[in-house]
Amino acid sequence: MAEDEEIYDFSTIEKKWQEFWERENTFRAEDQSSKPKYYALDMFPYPSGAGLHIGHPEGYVASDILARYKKACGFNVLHPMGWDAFGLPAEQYAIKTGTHPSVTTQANVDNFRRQIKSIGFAIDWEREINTTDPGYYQWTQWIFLKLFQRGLAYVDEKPVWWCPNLRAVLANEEVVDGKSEVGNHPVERRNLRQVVLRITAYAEKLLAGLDDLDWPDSTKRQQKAWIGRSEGAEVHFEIEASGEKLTVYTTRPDTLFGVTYMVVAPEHPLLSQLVISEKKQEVDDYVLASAKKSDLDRTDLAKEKSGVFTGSYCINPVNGEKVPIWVADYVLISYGTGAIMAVPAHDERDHEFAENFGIEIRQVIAHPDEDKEKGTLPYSGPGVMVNSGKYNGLEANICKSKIIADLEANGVGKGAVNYKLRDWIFSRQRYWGEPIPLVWVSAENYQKAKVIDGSLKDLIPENAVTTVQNGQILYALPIPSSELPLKLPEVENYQPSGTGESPLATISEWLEVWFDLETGKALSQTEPKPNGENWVTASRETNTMPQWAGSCWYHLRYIDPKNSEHLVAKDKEAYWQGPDFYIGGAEHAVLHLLYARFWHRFLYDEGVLANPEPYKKLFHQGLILGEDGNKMSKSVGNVVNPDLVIDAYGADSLRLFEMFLGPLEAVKPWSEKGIEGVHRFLRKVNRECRRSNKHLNGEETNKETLKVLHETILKVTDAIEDLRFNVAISQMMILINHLQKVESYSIDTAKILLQLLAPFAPHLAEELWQSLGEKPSIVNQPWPKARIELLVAEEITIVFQVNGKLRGQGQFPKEIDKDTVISAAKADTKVQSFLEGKEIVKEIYVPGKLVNLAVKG
RNA sequence: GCCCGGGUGGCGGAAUUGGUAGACGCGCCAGAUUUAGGAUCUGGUAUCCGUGAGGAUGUGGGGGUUCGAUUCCCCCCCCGGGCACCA
Repeated sequence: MAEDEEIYDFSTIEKKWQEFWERENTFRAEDQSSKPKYYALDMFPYPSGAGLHIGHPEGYVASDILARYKKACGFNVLHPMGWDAFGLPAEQYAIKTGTHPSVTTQANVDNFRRQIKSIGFAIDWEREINTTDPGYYQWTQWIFLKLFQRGLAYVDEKPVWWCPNLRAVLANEEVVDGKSEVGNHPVERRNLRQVVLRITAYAEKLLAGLDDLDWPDSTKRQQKAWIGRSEGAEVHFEIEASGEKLTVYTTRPDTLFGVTYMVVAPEHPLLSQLVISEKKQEVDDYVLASAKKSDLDRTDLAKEKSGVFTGSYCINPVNGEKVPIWVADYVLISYGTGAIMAVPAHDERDHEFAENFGIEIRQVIAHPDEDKEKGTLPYSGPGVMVNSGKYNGLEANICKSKIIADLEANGVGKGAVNYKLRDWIFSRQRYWGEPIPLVWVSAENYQKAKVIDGSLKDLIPENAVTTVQNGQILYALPIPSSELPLKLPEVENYQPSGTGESPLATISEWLEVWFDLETGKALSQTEPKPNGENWVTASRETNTMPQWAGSCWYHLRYIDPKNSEHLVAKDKEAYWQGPDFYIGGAEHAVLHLLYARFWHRFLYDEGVLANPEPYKKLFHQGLILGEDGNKMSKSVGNVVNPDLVIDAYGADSLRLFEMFLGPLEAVKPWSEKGIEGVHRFLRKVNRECRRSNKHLNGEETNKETLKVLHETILKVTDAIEDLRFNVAISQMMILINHLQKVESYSIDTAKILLQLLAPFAPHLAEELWQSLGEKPSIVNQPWPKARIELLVAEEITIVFQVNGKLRGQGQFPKEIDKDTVISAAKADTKVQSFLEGKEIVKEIYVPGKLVNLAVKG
């Protein structure tokens, strides 16, 4: 036997077929096709300097298997790849070395592309996108302009992390335990001017849209919790001294009679007028102290509740009682109205506070269990109302709506809905991000812009977006889409400006412009002012967009990546719609997936898109841990480099093993020995397919082989559909083990095995397919169909149980009747030994499976 | 604290409209082949008792439903994830 033929030379094979696919454009997705479409999408990577991590391919392989399988099933498949390439690391590297982030990014992208290509994915590389490409981010900016036009973007002072030592704004993830990640310096909260997107306007739609999505339940639940819808009422309490209204939000209007004090947040606008002069010093000290507290301190539940009485009272609208008003930092200014009515008997937090300060605790909901009534406060469950005037005796839950109606009738409140969701801080004080296409002008010029006919006029939102700078109110004007992309200027220094502004603020020739109120054209003020009265002075917005921006809509750009006229052409969008499958890490359960839904829904509402939801079916692959069971990390030294794995075992082995590790969604450790196992399997396939002396022409004749083969077709097909790739692989192993044992088998059998294997180990499958005399590419062959009728054996095994325990078994023809089987079971010598001296009380027969004799005595 | 997900051999994991627990792979043991190693092949491998045939136990722990439970119900323990004063 020619030993050489059996060698599995994966390096040569993989190179050969990767070149073939590229040359033949095997995986080009057709925009005009009569075939049904299938769009498999991976969360695109941030191309880091560290290169591809072993965790990246896990999801990519999964989507690739689906893509190749669907292609075999006759679909026109789109499986694209691109780069989420704006972001901090490239900028930090630039600060350190002076290398322009675009240079770093390009090098990283090249490396990522090389690595991803080496794994042999069925990717249409003609559709590659890059969020830092002006041809791409021009559309990111275009979407922003739409949001701005519709009043969904505004500017506000918002607290951010500020590091005085670094003189820089830090992102949440750059702050570890109240210190800067770089240099370990103390950080503080500081208010900075931010561009904010009004995602809260979409809270209801984002919540309702979840119902129709085929997403992991846990992810839907997380989004639901994040949006945090609650129903209740706003109630107005009249302030005794001034007659003004203090409005609170409550989900428990049924406990209004149990209110014994009120609390306003330290930042509440009415606080200063509530404080009586004797209390002023104490309250001022308290407000100052809580302002200094970090978020962490303020949300520490273990902390004792603190607060100060303001000296003022208000009137409970349901019973006219005088209620003291306190200030306490356990009430948040950012939720509801920033003020609460406190019901210590039925709210844990209020109860704790009331006990601290000796405030009355008045029960108004009876505990349903009479005996437990004492000592079980606070009680927040359902019950009958007590101490509540005319509502006494009513079921509290049912009474809520009645009370709300009464409040409304009396003009002292109304039903209200609240969300935990906050507006989205959309600006970063950074260089390496999409410039925000706005300029700032004076009030006078703004008024002019609103009346001048031109491309600008219609893009201006109904309500002006303003900011205060050096005591002057400035107005935001959009840079119209005709002037996009607004490119990042070159900068000499990537250091933050030191004032908390972006490095862009330091480039005055970019910052200060002549701006044409008619056309939206801008020209640096280093140039002479153009003629025409519509040219005014303006300064550019210096903030850039967050990394989320580019990833909010990239799934659309793959459909039409080179379109310079539109974000995506209507006909292409109509054909491709959106991804049929989207895979990525669960860490994006909320932010990316919520932001992307927001933008997509907005574009749908604007008539740009035909569908409201971007990702119909979503899946999260699980984490791959190091061999030691810990998270892979450089410092632990347990990182597996995919390049080295491919060198040693080949891309096919890597692909196969990532899928064989365990369930796709599970967290599972890597294993060097394990990859040897699947590599061995591929070698077996290679060897069997090259043993021509075992191959027979014509159809498979061995019944046993035929049965295993069709069982394998069935199981592999079902397993792929269910994303249970580990099961599919083990079934193929069963088949090859069988083929190895039989003397000979039909060459067709080998070919079918290769077709089943092709989505998992495409290079080897192509090579062997060709060596068996077929024409490439195997990906264009129709998927094999299982013949179910072959799976039913003529003889079936039926097991005998006594009291549910296995005691024997027998072979029967498949059309056997119950009585025959039961008598056979009773006649079995082993079964008999367990029946001896006992009485059979029940005989159970599960057709074709088992007999169970229940005995007594 | 609250809300999820999970706990099956030495290891990764199969098996659920309730019906032979441990497929497949790894590791390990024995054997074949080989000058040797590697590679490959064959057989074995949950635990305990037993020379053996065989028996008992066994899917985190306890209880329940059932002829029969990894699967359904109740309580508890452990691990992982998310949220965290949201009124």
